[in-house]
Amino acid sequence: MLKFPKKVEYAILALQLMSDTEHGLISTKEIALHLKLSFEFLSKVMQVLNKNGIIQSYQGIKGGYKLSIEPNKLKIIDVIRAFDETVNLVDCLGNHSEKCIRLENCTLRNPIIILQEKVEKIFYETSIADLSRYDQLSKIKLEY
Amino acid sequence: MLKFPKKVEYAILALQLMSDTEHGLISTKEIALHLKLSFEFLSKVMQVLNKNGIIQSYQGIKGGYKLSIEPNKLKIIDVIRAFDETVNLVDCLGNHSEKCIRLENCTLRNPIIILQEKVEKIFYETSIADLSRYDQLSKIKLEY
DNA sequence: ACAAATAAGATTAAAATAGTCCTATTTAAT
DNA sequence: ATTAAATAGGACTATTTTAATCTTATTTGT
Repeated sequence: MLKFPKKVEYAILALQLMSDTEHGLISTKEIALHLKLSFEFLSKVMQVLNKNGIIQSYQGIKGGYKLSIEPNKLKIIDVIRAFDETVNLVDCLGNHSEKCIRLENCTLRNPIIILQEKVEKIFYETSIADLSRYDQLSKIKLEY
Repeated sequence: MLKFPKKVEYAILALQLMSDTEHGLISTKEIALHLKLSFEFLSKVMQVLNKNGIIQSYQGIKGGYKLSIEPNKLKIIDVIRAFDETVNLVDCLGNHSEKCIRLENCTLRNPIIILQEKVEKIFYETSIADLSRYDQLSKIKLEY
């Protein structure tokens, strides 16, 4: 339940990798190979990230992508929004939702808005760099 | 994105209604009618809630359901768990998930666990009674 | 016996998600 | 100029998940 779409998951994985690759460009092929992801699907993901200013593309034979935002400044919520996704615990709060049949005397809508905002806050406060930090922390712990 | 399954949404709605109906039993039909939900589908939902000790069923012609937990003590996370659902932002953390191909050197898994726990905390801290309180608050605001 | 309720298995329908295929365009190197 | 390797993007297909329905059985107060 409450699963990220794969496109968001792949995007985060790719961005993590790119944030480690400081020097120069990295191609979709390289990323797909390294992360064992479908090249085709990842291509689409990269295009969306590019269109939304999260990464920058360079075409042609020596082309590839690089981050256009510092990993510390790049928040999970930005990635989510790049895909036009939003946290919508219930339908009536969705992006293109038609009117709910019990809208007028709905006891759920307003409370859910409050919950949603709390969830969004988590994604607003967490950056790609934070994720890598969390990862390193958990791995240090395992060594002891 | 991150939508509650309908069964969880319907469950919360029904539980809110039941928490207002202090006196005695309420039947699935009554709830479905009042909330404009499919009777069939809601029936299933009620059965699950009953099986998991959240409501208590009384069979027979004067039968129905009543809450078996005080609305203040009944948390959103309990409802979620009644349906065997869990917050799983990515597949590899799912209930019955097979092993991920990049498990060993995955940079995402551990960080996501931390995020998930933060999300779960919200559902752990919010009760059915809280929801009604949020609702009333938002409606008072509108009047001014 | 009857009516109105819950219980539950099986099936179907619909929607969302994930993945693939194909073609076009760009650009560095030769 | 040609080629090779990269991104760009439209169209389509497959898969999975979610939602809903259908059917039958059981319970119980009148």
